[in-house]
Amino acid sequence: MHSGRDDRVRNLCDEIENYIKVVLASAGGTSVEIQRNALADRFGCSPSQINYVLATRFGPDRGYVVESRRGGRGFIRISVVPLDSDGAMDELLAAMEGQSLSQDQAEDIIVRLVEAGVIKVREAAIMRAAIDRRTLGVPLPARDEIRGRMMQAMVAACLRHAREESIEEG
Amino acid sequence: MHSGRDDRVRNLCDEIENYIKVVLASAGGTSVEIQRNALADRFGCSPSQINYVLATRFGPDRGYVVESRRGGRGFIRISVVPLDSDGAMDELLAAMEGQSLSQDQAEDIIVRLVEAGVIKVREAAIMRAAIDRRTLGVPLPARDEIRGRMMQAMVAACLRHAREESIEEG
DNA sequence: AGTAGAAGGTCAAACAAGGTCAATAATGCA
DNA sequence: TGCATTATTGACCTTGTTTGACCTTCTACT
Repeated sequence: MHSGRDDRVRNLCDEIENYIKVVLASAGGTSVEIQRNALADRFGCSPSQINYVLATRFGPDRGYVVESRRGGRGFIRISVVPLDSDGAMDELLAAMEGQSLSQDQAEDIIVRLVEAGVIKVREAAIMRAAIDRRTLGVPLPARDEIRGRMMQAMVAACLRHAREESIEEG
Repeated sequence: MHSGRDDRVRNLCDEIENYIKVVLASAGGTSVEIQRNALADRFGCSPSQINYVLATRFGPDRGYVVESRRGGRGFIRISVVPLDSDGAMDELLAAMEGQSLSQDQAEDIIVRLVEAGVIKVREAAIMRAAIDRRTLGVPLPARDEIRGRMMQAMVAACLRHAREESIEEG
């Protein structure tokens, strides 16, 4: 359910998200600064709409960090956090520790893992199949708890396996 | 005003199913997006009727994937997936249908899949992590039931994906 | 230093979808 | 005809989006 490369924009939210990502990409890909009011103006919406987009599309779970400064010459800086170092993965694992996960949250993680090249598309498909609510078929909140443990276990297995492979190769 | 045609439909359900398939076909055949309320409106039925049609006529078993998004400008996307027809695997899938699986039984299946070259070692590791009794953390017999559905879903995902890859490569 | 104005932040309400479930109706079949 | 399956509906639920009123923090200027 994540934005495929669909050039047709569905709503304001997506439009703004898209715009920010384009700006981000054309600015070298690691970080941009925007003005909240200017952006709101450009899209003819209320400024708080920008906050909504940032909160729902550029959260840490999606691999972004958002910083800001108020007052004159204020700004909002959006940076991308690469997930390719071992450190970041360990962090992710630690963050998942004991956490319940909704299907959407798990999907976010899977997408990030694929984008970071940590897992392959087919592996992602396996994970998705495994954590799907219909597959689990257990009522909430137990379902999200199980899913949390599954994601943790599967990602850990991936890491272990990646390391074993590199040892074998090394 | 009644169509003198042969393709007279029995009921609403079939009518809607038909309509969606026509739209699908005229949209290039792989994917369409509909609005639940708009469709319900067009057929003068309750919105949940649309869900019923989707559930009974456009399930994965019939080769469709249905995704959706709520909220403003929400939508329902219906996509066609080419269904694979690999004899042995289909047999395995059919055999797993609705079956509870102990961890040992699942392990046997995973080993066979690796030996048969259907899945890679790393993929096997992911599956093992997912279906481990400690990961699931649910008492029997629910645990084995969940595991059964997981194996079924994961293997099916593998098959679907194998097929997609070969199309891309071909 | 004090302060005005320029940012950005928060939150809850209104609104806009789609989802679920169980009761009921209709249909098909032995 | 009576039972089992399949359709249909409506009441209620969950999720996602958009806006506006009000709050906080910062810079620049006097």
